[in-house]
Amino acid sequence: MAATIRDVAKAAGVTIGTVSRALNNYEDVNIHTRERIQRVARELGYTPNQMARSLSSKHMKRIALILSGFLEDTMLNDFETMLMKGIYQFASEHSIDIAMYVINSKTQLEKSYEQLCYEYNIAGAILFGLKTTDPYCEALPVSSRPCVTIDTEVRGEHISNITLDDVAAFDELAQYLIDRGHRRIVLVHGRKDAMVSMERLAGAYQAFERNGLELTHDNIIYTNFHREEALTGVNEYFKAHSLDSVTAFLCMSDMLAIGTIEALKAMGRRVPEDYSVVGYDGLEVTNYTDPKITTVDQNIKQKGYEAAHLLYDMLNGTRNAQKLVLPHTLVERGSVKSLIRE
Amino acid sequence: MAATIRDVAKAAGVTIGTVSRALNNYEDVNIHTRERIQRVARELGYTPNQMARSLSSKHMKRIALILSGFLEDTMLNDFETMLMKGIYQFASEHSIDIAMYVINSKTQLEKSYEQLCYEYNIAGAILFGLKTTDPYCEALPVSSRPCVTIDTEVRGEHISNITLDDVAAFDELAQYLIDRGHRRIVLVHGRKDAMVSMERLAGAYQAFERNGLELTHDNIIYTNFHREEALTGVNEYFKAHSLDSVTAFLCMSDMLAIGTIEALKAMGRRVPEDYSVVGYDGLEVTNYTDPKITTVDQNIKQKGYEAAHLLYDMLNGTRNAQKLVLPHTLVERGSVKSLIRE
DNA sequence: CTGAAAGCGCTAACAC
DNA sequence: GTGTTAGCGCTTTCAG
Repeated sequence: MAATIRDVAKAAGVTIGTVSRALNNYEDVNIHTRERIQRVARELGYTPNQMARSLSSKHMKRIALILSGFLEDTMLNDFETMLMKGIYQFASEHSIDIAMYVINSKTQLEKSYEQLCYEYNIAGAILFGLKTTDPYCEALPVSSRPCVTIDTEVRGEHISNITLDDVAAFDELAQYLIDRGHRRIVLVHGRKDAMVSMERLAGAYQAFERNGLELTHDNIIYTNFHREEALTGVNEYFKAHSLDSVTAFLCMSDMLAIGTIEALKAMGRRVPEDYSVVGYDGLEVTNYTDPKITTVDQNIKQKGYEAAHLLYDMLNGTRNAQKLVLPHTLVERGSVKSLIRE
Repeated sequence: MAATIRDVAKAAGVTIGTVSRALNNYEDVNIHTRERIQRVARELGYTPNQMARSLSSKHMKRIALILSGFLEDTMLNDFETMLMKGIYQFASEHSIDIAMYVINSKTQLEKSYEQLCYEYNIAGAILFGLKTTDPYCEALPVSSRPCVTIDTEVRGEHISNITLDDVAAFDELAQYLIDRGHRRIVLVHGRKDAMVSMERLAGAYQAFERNGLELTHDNIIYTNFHREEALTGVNEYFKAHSLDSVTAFLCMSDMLAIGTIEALKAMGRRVPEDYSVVGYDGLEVTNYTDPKITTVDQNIKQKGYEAAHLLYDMLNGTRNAQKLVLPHTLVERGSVKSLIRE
């Protein structure tokens, strides 16, 4: 049986109160006593029981990572993992631990946000995967606990949002194609009701308009972000359009780019020689495809890191709730051909 | 503030002891009292505080997923995610929650396994990513807490291991190539001190020997499982060997297969027309490469699911510690060409 | 069947 | 500075 605070107290010849204060670096402990206690604690291999700690203390509560839809979507494995790596990177650097909870739209109905937090003594949470229609989106602003949402915009006094400037990033991506002489561009669209889709669409519109190009239903392939849909979508598209009606595919995600390339190859066309394709997300997998895909890197790991950082600061009162827009990076790889003579 | 057991007790006109018993489905509670308590609890939106619970109870302790090296390796994102999905799938189906802890070889030195478990009231753990040289490998057999290790063999009374029959699987993979007429095969080897490498090597030996083929340093490319090493390794290989000294590359992992294919393509060779390549792991990414890679699917998600299942049963006393060998699946895709005339 | 009461291991007031 | 003590919210004897 591991040592308790009582064991340490006995061995150090003090009471548990003193041990607690010494180990928590309270000022009002004699320097010698403190050192003795710390030595004894080390010798006994004592580490405070975190359950007891967060039970008794008011402000030693925990940080949670709440993942919604983790079990549902089978596509973006990279995404959550990179996010976690960023978060746990921060946690590891600051010796804090982060409790992870997997929920979905259904369980949100069964257990309220407040209940969840209460149940696990959660002081603040990082939330990812929240749909704008999810119950927790309404619960967050009402709660007094600070939180950080990633890629979901929720407003509230104690709520921070970490996002990308999706509009600007997608605009940039479209402009990248246009700059390389592409004027017949097909947009491979993601889930219509997703906010990210809306924003990326807006970015595309912006870029198209600025360059005198048109974006109509005729040059949009609609999907729900699934690779297979891009695949069939491209095939459908070419049933209705000639081969030279398009020179580039502007995809709202990397998986869609992968599906698009797959379809083009299956048709016997080459990328980027015959058609250019760009993705969006910066998934690691875009490095392993052929060709490697030009994409917008969302710096997902950094997103996680910053989310943890921000929440940490909010809980410590050193930073206010804020909307943090992280930089994106256009990563040039091999999936785009310039149509402009050098 | 959320409701406590006291609120429920007051509202139901009983004492907290009775509430506790009722809500935990003890037999010795009057059916009417029980129902009243349950109704009141529901009305109040009461959920027991898990911290308090695991503090006070002797057997309501928690299940942990302990991931070692999560922050270190940047390559196998898929792996941990699929594993987690399997584990959380089981957890979700059985309404248990699983605490995740990220450690590494260094932190194992700082905090013993027992300490970790004590600190977080962990009754049993699933451990993944453990190196055979890691401190926790020695701590596990000494501990009285049941645990399940994944892909690391540790013996002990309360220890279950979940593995693949790596030897047989790799043998099968090698035989697959041989069956298709390949006799000049280069093995792309993983980290020498990893147990999985040893086993896969043994599998390759078996198959080679059975078929009168030789496996020597001359036809092995050594790596540490990094994609780039396969890439340079293949280039090195062809500096010392002729182009037709080999027809197939037998890789110990999918990432190595990806690196191998990349190198071959860079040389202007085609896969599978000029060279066949097989991988191992069954990562999702092998579906998105060109060609799609023939590989051995480890059914990682299932591994996670079974690990959680097994630990759950061990904790409930319904299953003993055991060595569970999960089935693997050879997934035929497009990276192998048969040299045998139909 | 239910109530009363003793803890689980810790923090935080409040004495001294 | 340090000891004492009252909880945190719950489970679990032990009476009755």
